[in-house]
Amino acid sequence: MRDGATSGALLDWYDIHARDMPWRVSPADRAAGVRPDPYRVWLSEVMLQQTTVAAVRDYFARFTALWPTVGDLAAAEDGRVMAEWAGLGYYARARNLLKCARAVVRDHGGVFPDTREALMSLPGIGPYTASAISAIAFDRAETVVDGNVERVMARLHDVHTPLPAAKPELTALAALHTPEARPGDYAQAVMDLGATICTPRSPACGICPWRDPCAARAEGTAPELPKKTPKKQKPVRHGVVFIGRSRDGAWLMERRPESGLLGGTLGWPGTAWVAVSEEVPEAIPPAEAEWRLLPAEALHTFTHFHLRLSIMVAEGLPASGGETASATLRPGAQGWVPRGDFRPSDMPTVMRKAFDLARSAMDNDA
DNA sequence: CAAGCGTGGGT
DNA sequence: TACCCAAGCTT
Repeated sequence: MRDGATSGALLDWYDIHARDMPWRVSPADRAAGVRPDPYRVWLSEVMLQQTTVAAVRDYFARFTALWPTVGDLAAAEDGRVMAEWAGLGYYARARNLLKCARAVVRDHGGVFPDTREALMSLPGIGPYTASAISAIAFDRAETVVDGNVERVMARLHDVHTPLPAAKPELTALAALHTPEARPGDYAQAVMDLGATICTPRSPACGICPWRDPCAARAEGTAPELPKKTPKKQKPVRHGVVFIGRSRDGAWLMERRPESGLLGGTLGWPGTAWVAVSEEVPEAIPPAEAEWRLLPAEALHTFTHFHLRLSIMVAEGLPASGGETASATLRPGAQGWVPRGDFRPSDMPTVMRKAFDLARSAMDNDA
């Protein structure tokens, strides 16, 4: 069953109000037959997973400049891709991005498959992203369900079941509205609606193209939907990192193991991170030196815990074993990264915070 | 299948 | 300040 009236009203709104994004083909261009590049659609959708449009823009521009095609990306060095992703978060996305690019080259001749099922089998592409690529890049009538769509459907149909339990019901409702005509524009239109009109707080119901059919607006319940099950509070963990510099200005760094928190990213050697109620593990320095403890800690919040990171610094160390380009550092390995190759922006934010504090302390010595 | 997995911006 | 939230996927 399809609902042409509601989708039509939304598409009319989208023709006028579609937001301009670097990876998007405007409704007018799309009507003229222009199709988006599946590579750019895929890259943008992966970057946009749990991430705001504002945060993605610059990363998308850098990635497409460095690697214009999926073949270019597939041929890139792992460490280069991890460095470019640094700061965007959820680093499994970057690891899966490379796996996916290489699978597209190896198994699909460098051409993205155009069905939801085939897309779903690729690393890092789940139900949402498979539908989004299929609809947006290939104009297939797949139903796209992200956080925006869940919120819009919960309000349009006044669903009070809390998420995530309500997800199947909201997905079914979303499918009823998905049109056969212009499914790609429609998918982007619902998400634009959720991002600009049907917002989590203070929805602008007065100017909504769906104000008439919206059940929650009629009931006055829109601002309180969707209901969500309460989340647990975050515990605090504590750890120590060592930031060491050689006589030649090289930095002693490590690449974290492939799996787990910050997997595959560049950072500083240190202890495990444990609950404050536990004993911080013996801080065994990664090199012989006179390490001194900084008076300030790096504070950072991850998805499921707060971190307080103590920082030890030392300078003038001998770079025993020679220097190593950061991008070639293997997961689990440590090495001296030469001064000219070191960029703080290659590290995840928590490690950059620790470095900023260390640099201030070192500069103060000079 | 509940939990693990980042970060920056808004209120 | 301390939440809440964002175009989710994997295990």
